[in-house]
Amino acid sequence: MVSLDLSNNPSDSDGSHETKQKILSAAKNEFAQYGFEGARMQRLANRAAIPKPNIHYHFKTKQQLYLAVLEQIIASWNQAFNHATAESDPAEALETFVREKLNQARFDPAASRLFANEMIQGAPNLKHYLSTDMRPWVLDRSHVILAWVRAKKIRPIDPERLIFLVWSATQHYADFQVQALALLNRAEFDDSVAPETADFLVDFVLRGCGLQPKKPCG
Amino acid sequence: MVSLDLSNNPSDSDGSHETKQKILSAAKNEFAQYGFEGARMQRLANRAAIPKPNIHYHFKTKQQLYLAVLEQIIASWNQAFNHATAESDPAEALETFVREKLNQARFDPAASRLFANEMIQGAPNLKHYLSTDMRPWVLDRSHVILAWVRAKKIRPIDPERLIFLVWSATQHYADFQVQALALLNRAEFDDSVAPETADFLVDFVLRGCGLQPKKPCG
DNA sequence: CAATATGCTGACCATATGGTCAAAATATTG
DNA sequence: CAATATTTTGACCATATGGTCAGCATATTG
Repeated sequence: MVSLDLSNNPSDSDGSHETKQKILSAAKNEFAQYGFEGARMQRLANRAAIPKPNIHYHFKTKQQLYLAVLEQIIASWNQAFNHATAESDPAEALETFVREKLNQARFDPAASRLFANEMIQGAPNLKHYLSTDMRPWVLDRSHVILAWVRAKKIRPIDPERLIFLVWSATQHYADFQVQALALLNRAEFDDSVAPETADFLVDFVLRGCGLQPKKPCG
Repeated sequence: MVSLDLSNNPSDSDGSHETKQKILSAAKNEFAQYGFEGARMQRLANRAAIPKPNIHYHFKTKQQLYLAVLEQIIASWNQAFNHATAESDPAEALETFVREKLNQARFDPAASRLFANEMIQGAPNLKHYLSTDMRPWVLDRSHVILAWVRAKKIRPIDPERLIFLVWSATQHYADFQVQALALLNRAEFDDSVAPETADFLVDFVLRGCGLQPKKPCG
């Protein structure tokens, strides 16, 4: 559920904004499942339960709509792991990071899949974003991790690859949900699977960083 | 490079088989980049540098060609990690597994991406394969890992999730190559990036399994 | 309530799409 | 080499596609 009820907002009291959100939501799902080229405007209209021309009233072209969806997704990210500082407790911060990322994958898998599609295609629309926004973010977060390393709070580790590993492991549960569920022999990524996954990943990541050896060595 | 030179094979001495392989190779790339619905037969023909109707001579429909590509990919997998047994050394076996998977992602990223696309779409053509082939394989491999756990060769760990983590982490380097390279600030997934990635992942996975504590505790 | 602006839609268009087919080119065989 | 089978291809087709537009419906405003 992404659409926010802004009907109380005086500058948006009409129903137009509501329609726009319906379109964006349907578009996210359509693009997520089929990619930009595979997405069909008619199918998208059906998802939104509106006539096709109505889409073109709000968004001039397929491409423009796609960009609008991407923008909305990007805006909703960039939050997890942002609060960690050099002074934070690594175990705690990493655990939060993993759990938040996993929640994103769980509660908005379409966003995750859309992003995956864009990456698989070679990021034709997000190359700029990768270097302008995402890389600086990664660098900034890397500095925090490096600070932990220097302070001997965690073992020496490549911070970028650590971030990347968490990213891949969590995002995978959204992108490959069918596979994950088939292989785990579950029907849904529900309230029982998710926490188990989170616990497993948190544990694994902390161990990978040389943390939380609950049992003594040897 | 997937096409094998079978020109010496007496049962396939004509050029037809060669054409078929050209088509399959082009199709793999086209489907990998755009997904089934986004793939275009004309663009695919251009990739293969042959006229479009020639494709339809060898493969009746787009769907049939897609399935043929999937089949070829599936057949080429299912090899890594197959040799490990309960008696194997876990560290060695896991290392081999990680490195082989990463090599697959590196040397045939298109196969990995095509598979990713299929999964993102909900595995419309591979649901059967997931439960018939892949899940038994996972179960079998899980038994090996469980044997290691029982023998106290590795710490207690959910074997299926372990397999899944390696899978996601390695496959990610193929599917999100642009992102990975942009974030690692590299131009190519070349001979220097790959080994570093492999070393990192091997180290991380072994630690996650409670192995290879090269430094003593505390 | 008239006048105007905004939002919506059925009918339509140019083009692109997957796919066909008859004929041509090329191998294969007796 | 003639005859046959296989492979290739230019021209073509029915349909689906993204997108347009004139007109209709529904607010909003003076």
